[in-house]
Amino acid sequence: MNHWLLKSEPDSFSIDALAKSPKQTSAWDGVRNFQARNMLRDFIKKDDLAFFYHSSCDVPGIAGVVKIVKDGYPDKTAFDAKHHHYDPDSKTDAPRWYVVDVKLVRKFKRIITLDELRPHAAKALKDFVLLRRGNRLSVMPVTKKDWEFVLTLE
DNA sequence: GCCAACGTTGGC
DNA sequence: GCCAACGTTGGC
Repeated sequence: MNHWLLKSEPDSFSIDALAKSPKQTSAWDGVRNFQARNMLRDFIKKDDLAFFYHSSCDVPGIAGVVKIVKDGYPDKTAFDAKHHHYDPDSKTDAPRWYVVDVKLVRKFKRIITLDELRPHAAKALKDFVLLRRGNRLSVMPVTKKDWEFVLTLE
């Protein structure tokens, strides 16, 4: 069982939006970066856990925990010419983009903010990809050690 | 296969 | 709205 961090802009999809989704479950769609795609397609597996991270917003930070409930499968939004995430290079017989399904496990009582995480970048969280300079990955692995440390901050 | 130009991300 | 960082594209 592995751990991950999934970024989302709360204006487009927040942890509250997930909480209101049917069965509190949703496809994690719209990822359009190959490195992140590879993780969705090949490495993230059912029953893995992930942090739900809010980016590009007033208070960037980790909002809660989700569980992967379905392995990677093709991102349908890439096939829809009217969709914001349409990609003509992704074909139904050769999909370019993938999603996993996630289910809400719990929303933290408060956001564990980026500001709170940063001071630990030198030591406790030195392997945390999120805190690496210039990091832009929207899907990233989290070590068990880092996962457990972050949970102590809540 | 190199690399400049361009677009996007994401914190501030 | 700015801009650093970095991924992708496309000409060569």
